[in-house]
Amino acid sequence: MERTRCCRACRTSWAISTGRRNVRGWRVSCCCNTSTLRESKMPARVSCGALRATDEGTAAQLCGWVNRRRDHGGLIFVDVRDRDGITQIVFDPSAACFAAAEHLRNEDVLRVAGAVRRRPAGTENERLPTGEIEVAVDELEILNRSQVPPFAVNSDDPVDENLRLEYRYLDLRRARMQENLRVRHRIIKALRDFFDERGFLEIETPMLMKSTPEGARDYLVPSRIYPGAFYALPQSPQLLKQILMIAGFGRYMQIARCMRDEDQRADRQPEFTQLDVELSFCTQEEVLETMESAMRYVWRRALGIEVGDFPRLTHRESLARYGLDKPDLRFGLELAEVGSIFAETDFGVFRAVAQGGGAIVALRYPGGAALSRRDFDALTETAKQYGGKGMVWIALSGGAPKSPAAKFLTESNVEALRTAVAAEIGDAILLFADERAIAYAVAGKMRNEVGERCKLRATDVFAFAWVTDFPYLEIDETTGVPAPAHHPFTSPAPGDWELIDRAPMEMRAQHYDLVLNGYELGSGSIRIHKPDQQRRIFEMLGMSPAEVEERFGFFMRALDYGAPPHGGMALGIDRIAMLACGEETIREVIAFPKNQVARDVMMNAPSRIPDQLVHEVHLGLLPSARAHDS
RNA sequence: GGCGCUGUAGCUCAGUUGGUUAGAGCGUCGCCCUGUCACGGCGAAGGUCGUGGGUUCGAGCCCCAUCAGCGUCGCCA
Repeated sequence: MERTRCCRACRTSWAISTGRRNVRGWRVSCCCNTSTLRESKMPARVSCGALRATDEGTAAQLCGWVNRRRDHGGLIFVDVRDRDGITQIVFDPSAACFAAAEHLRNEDVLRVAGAVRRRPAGTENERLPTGEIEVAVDELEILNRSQVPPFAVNSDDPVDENLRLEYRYLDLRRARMQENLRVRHRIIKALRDFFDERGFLEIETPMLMKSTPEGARDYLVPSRIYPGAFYALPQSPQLLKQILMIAGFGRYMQIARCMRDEDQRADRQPEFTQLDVELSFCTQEEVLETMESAMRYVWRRALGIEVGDFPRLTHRESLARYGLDKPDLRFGLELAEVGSIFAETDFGVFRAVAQGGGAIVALRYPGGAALSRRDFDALTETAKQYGGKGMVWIALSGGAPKSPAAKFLTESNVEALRTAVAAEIGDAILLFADERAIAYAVAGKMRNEVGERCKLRATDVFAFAWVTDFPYLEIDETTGVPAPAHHPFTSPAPGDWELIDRAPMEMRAQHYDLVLNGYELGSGSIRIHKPDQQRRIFEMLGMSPAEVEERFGFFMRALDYGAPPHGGMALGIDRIAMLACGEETIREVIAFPKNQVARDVMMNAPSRIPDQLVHEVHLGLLPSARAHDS
């Protein structure tokens, strides 16, 4: 019982205060000298979600916020809210505190005591768990007044997000955020329980790390005692968890905070939370089984949902069927390559693409024949935004198909297309012609768009999937140089080492992604544990031995001292919680997120600091930074 | 950084082809009300229409610039 562990007036911990205690060992007062809560007189405090008809006739004390007041002049109802629910309290004109109750306003904080009684027949509120009863107040203490809040706390009506973030303490009082953070708590609790049961150790890794610039941009921390030198905040504990395996811990997990100084997206934050897992002496299969079991456990324990199969797709297969490496498997609508149908047509654009090594990818739009020309134009714009050159549509209504390309399409062309994507009368077929990779990527994103429009993406359906057999290297789009598709500690697939000289682009990685509803929850890999192989990979990536030593010397030495085979995975907790809560952004499942432009609008961070503090860490601001002053 | 959209009352929004005093719902304030639960009734306050410039007899509306926000792409090994 919380009551037995802290001073009820000031909430200090029982262990550190020296207050007087009554015969039952409860604190009556402590060093705060507050005596508003008179232990002897007051009935037991109950939560605002606790009382039921069976409590009729008992005396109760409630503490909470004014959710809403209904003043009938001669009778005042107040809904008192705390974290557990809402209870209606009633002020009768005969009560001594009636006058005070007339001045209660939303978000005032109060403590009341009174008798629990059944509501008169016919006035019960079925929408409230406590709706059968009410508390007839005979003692009211206003613990604090509230200003009029800038938005309604007692509803989840939409409010400008920056306003919500500025007054986050009010926003967090709202039902939606209370529930979301509870779900998040249960998810994290379930994860810790699961991995604990399986013998994993949660080990913390440092926040002040070494910068190893190559992926995302680091957040840097200057040092007062080392002029010109910087720590970096972790982008992930990748190397440290590998070193923990080398250190012999065998099974590690951590709920780890990670920081990346990159531009924001709906499902991204400058700092985010990761479930980090690593195992020694494991196969890829063991990692997949472990993580899959963890997800099943979390969904069962935190959400009460039994999730279905985790289909496995190779990277190649995922691209071919869904256009993306993170397919949304809540719906079908698989893509089809239809280039051969257009190889001999008079439609010049398509024929050129088909004969020039590009791809023409078809997507079914269920019911799409009902769309207007204008709708298709809008869809085409969307496709362009996704990087496509354009989109050709064919509407399969009853008679002749409608399409901007109708005059180039023979009946057998249309029939072949229809069969390829299993379209029916009433559907539309969308076609994307481009360089192979682009055509599939655009079609894949449009597939999600169509799924959204056709309401095939229910937020209470959870379709997990594994994507495996990623290519080891990919061509960097900006430089044109092969680069690791993931991180350079990933092990190539068994047997693919021999390709490293002959055909490096053919190498596959022992890398796997866990996907849920079209979101990448996270990725993992079997790592390289042989130092010579690790050096070989760095060499292939064009890093000189000196460069390897400077960046990863500590890690290479660790590999030299008997590194066990190991592998693992990291999952985005924020995304998991977001999807579990049916939210659109991870900001809805983070108590104090940064906004879209990485600012904390409640604290107003980041902020300028006095020059003296800048100088203390041996830094000065460039003129361009000073120009930002306003 | 590119593109698109949006800035009107505390909140969420409407505002016609450029035309008199800029509106609604919720909230706030006051009065009334003994069974409400989005209580109800009557009344009131509250707006540099993001900012600056321009066109016009006249601008919330049109034009230019700028700031802010949102979305999206780039980026995120």
